[in-house]
Amino acid sequence: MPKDTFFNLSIEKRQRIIDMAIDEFAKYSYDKVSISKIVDKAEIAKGSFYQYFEDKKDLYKYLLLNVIVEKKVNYLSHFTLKMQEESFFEVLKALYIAGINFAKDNPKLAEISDHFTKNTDDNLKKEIYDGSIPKSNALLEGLLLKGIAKGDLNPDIDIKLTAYILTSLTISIGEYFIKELKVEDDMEIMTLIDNMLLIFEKGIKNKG
Amino acid sequence: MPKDTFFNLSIEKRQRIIDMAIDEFAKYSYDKVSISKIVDKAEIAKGSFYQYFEDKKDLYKYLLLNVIVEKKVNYLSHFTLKMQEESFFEVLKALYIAGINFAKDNPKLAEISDHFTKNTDDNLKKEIYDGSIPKSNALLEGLLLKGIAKGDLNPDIDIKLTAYILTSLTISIGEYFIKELKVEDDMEIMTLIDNMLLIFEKGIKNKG
Amino acid sequence: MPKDTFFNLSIEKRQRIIDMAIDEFAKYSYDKVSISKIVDKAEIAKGSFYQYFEDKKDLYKYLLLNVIVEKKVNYLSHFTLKMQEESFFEVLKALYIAGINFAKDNPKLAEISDHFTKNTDDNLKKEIYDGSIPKSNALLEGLLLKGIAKGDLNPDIDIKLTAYILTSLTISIGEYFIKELKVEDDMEIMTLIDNMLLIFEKGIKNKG
Amino acid sequence: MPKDTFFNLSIEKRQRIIDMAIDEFAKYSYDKVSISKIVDKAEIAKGSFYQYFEDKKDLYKYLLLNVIVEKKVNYLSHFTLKMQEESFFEVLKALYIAGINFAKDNPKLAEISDHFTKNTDDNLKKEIYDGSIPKSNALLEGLLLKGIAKGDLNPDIDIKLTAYILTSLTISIGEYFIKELKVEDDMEIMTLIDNMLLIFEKGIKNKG
DNA sequence: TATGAATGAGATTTCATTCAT
DNA sequence: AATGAATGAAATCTCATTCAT
Repeated sequence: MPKDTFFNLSIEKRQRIIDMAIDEFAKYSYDKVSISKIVDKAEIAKGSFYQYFEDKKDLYKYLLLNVIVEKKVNYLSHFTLKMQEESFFEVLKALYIAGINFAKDNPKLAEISDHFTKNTDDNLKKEIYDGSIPKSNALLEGLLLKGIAKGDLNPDIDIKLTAYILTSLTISIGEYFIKELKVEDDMEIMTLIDNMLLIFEKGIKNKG
Repeated sequence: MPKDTFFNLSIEKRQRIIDMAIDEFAKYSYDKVSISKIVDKAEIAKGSFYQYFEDKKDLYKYLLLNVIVEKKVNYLSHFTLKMQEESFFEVLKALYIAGINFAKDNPKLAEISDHFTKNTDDNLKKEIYDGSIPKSNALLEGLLLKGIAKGDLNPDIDIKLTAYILTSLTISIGEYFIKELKVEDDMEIMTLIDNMLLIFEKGIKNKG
Repeated sequence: MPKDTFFNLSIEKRQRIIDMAIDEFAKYSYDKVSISKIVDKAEIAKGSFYQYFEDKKDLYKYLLLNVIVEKKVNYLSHFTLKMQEESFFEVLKALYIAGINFAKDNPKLAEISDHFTKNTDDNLKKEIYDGSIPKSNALLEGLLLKGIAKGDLNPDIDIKLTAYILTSLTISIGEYFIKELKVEDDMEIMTLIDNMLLIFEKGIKNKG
Repeated sequence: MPKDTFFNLSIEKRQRIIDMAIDEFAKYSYDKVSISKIVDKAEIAKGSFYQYFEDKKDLYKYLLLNVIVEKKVNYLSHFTLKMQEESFFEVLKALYIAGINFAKDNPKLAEISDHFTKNTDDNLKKEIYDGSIPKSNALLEGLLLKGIAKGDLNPDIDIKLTAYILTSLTISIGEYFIKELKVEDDMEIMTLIDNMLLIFEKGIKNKG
């Protein structure tokens, strides 16, 4: 967590620092991000940075666990709404839509998340997430179980594996979206997600 | 490509260098791999390294595009055999089996591939692969087209997206294999792949 | 010397600052003492510190030359009393007892003195004491001269050297006391001092 | 220990580096010594330093435990010779003479030793000496025991305390020598030591 | 008088690459 | 062809002190 000094700064300055940090962490992976570059671009003294943040990791954690999460919350409102009532595939769709809309509106933040997911330093990962990745699979496993209970899904599927596949698709669908399509049109996103989910739907839904 | 000097070395020395490089690139991501460590472990002078290779990238490229690819070829023989005659799903299965067997028999090389796939420096990626990832998708897109032509697949599927999904699954299935299962038994691997493909099969095969 | 602003503070605040400063200077040597830590622990603003003291050195000087000296005065009352009448060795003994009792009752202050004595930055030393160490020797040289005059001491001894030795012993006896003995019992301290002085007594007293 | 690369350097270069390091460590305490300054004065690249030494501590250890010790050995030859046969006071005298002559001929090295002895960071001290300071007292305690056995010394003296005193005097006599006398004349040194030892001799020798 | 954000020089350390021998 | 010493830019981080409010 940033120090109090950081939160006592003017909003403009705080935002400038965060923005420049986002710029760099979106462009480079953790190791390659340079604090010197960030302070240069944010036009603050190097010493000031260390008055605001414990160290590089502190800033990184803050971006990942606060700035990004905060932004993401809005996008997940539909998902959480649907979560209660709808069929498994509707909920899953809401989840993907949330993810993609977030990436569309906040490409840099999505890029940072992407860098983090792909980061290979497991120690750093563990220290920052401390179990949140398994949690992400737990979320999907829970959804799958509910889906089976509701009768939406074929009870014979391998839950763990299916969850793994769905998680991995979150990433690939995001990449596909970023690299192949540069869609402005929301309809296309919907179509994309529909197509992807259709494949699964047939594969894992209950025939009954 | 390594310089001629490298290929003029005795096989033993060449192998020693390659082995130590594989060790390091399997352990660390590109940035964190230390040339100093490699030359130490291979017991060659640092200057010599730069007489064999242009630079760090040169070695990395060589490992990825030559050493690894060369090893992989054997594993793909079944796949290429089946490619001619069998149904789409048989071919796909052969492709996955090849990939998993390769990872099982050459864990370090698989690790290097993994590191590369997850590497976040797009410039490096582009410079090394320079279109090979699209090519990898092109392979799958080709398979899909053939599958449609043969009547195996539903002609309405989004080919590009489906190819993307299948590629992404290569990665996730590999990870799942490495982290969740520590299978000695080939049967389990087969079951794993069967389960995964079943989901797709239902999703994309031709109902007719 | 601290600025007037410091002395205008409430006694409580002043004491809090001094106490925290003592804590830090007892724990660390001059260079390693952190003003930031002191102001944090004393709960004053960093800017305030520089309105009370010129700089770090100013605080340090104040502790050494005022706070500590002030405390020491009581302990030297016996010494000064005896100074008039008693034999050289009685006076010397009183001096050592004063020193050790001071260290026993004010371990942090003693630690600060210790750090200072051992500090290696001669410039700082000179600037702070500015002749006080020679003065400390002058005290002993005076005692020795008096002792000779009284007939207590052998007039042939090298006064300067003997004074130097006695000064150095103040330090070593203090360390020995702190590190080897953890005496609660005053008797043991007396015995320790007696033993040490006995060695000298035989060495420098007048045989006549 | 310095790395091999250091010992492979030309004698001139090696000496230049050592000399500049000695200069700095004689002037400043460990913490204040700047590697940057040393490399500047030795006219080597900063990176080179780290090819020769692990880090700052490595260089410091090398100076203390190798460079200085090596130089000191010669000075102790008389001492070790006398150690076998002579009376306690002769041996002690030889020890002091060795110490003082060393300091006279190698004032900077003596200064470094002095800085180290007075250094307050016990962790560093422990790491470097790892028990050598108690050993120094053990040496004197051994001498004292031998002296008692031979009948040179009063068996009633407190051995530990006496050893402590003698150790402390090694330091103070060195300082006295450096600061008060700037003797060229060896005779004066002898007189100085004789005077000091006389005091002790009377104090602790066997009356019988 | 009180505050605490701002400063910036300077510290140690790393490492791919070059180059003289 | 082989060697390994030399390089130096760039990295993170520290901290006493200043200064605007």
